[in-house]
Amino acid sequence: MSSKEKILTAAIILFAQKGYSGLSMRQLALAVDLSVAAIYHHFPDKNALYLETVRYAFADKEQVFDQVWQSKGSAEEKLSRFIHSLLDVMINDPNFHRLMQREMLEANPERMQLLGQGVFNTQFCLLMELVKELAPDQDAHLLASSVLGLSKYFIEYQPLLKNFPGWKPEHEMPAFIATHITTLLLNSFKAKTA
Amino acid sequence: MSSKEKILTAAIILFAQKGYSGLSMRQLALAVDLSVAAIYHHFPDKNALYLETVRYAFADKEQVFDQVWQSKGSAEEKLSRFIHSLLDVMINDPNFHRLMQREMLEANPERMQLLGQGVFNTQFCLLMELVKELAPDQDAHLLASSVLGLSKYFIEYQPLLKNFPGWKPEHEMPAFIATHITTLLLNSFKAKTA
DNA sequence: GTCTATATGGCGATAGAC
DNA sequence: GTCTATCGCCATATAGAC
Repeated sequence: MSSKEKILTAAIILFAQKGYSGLSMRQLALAVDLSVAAIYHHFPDKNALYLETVRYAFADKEQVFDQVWQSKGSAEEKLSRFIHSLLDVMINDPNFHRLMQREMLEANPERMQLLGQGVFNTQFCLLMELVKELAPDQDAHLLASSVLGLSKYFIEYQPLLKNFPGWKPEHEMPAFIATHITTLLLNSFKAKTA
Repeated sequence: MSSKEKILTAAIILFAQKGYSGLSMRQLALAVDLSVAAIYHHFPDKNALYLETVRYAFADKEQVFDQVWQSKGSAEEKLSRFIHSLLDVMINDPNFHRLMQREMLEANPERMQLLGQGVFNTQFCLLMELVKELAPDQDAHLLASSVLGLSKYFIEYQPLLKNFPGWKPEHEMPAFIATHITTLLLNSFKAKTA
């Protein structure tokens, strides 16, 4: 692993934890056991380093869901598997998820375009195809967004939801959440087409 | 308006925009036309100022939805009105919304407890009561969370969702989103009880 | 309560040796 | 490609006058 890769790998974690202004070049240098000057050899400035870090973090997420789309089964089963995979990624790669949250907070238009038209485009389209199969007469964009929204929310708001009355331990189990979301959506589709 | 209130009011906006480490005491002082030392007269340190800012921002949100709960109408109508109000608050008070996002990113357990058991408790309970009416045999906590999750996501991810194929201008109209969410949920309830 | 002045240290970034 | 040393600036926070 090259120094540059080592820097980027550490930067994903640290930017995710502390944010752009919360992480200093000195702290990053310490974490990768290099001098600050060495980092500046690989990246022109802090902002360029951040951008490359985000790109690096999002690069390998394209093909995570390939097994879902290639799998055999009904559309209902595929939706269930997609939601499961989505929750899995968010739980098992919290740094990626936090970087994503920070990107949405900043909502820089150029970077949104990069993410929307580049990184996540294929996945969103495949998801739209899937919901079109399940609910042909509804707005696919809205429904695909709803799938993502429900999944993201249950992960992101777990720390808060825990503190509301009615919370149960199973509410933080991915499989349980996935089942709830899938059932909610499939029931909705059923009613609409009936 | 006292100096302290002026500081807190400005701090809500600036912390929401720039985050904790992104806002310096100098910048805040400049914004309220006071010296840095004057701010330190009112708050022991930056962290205490931040905490008080969050509390101040969340203080008056308790009774925003009172008109919804006091209104006459069926449970279906109330759900629709609640979702409308929720979207309205998030769109019309973006600073509050961004502060909330930042709080969820940090997810400090103590502050989550404060928010969950204090500020938002009543609203969440009332929402649970409402969904219990609509779907008595389902998990009210999960359903209430789903209402909040769908609403939050469509606001928060608008900058990204715009860049996916299939997006239409009406997808960022609160009334349109509210209708979609309400229909989705009510359809789901219908299917389940059928 | 607010000011000016200042202490102390961390920040991003660079120079120049190896 | 990495280092040590350093520049100039801005950060949080305080002292003490008014």
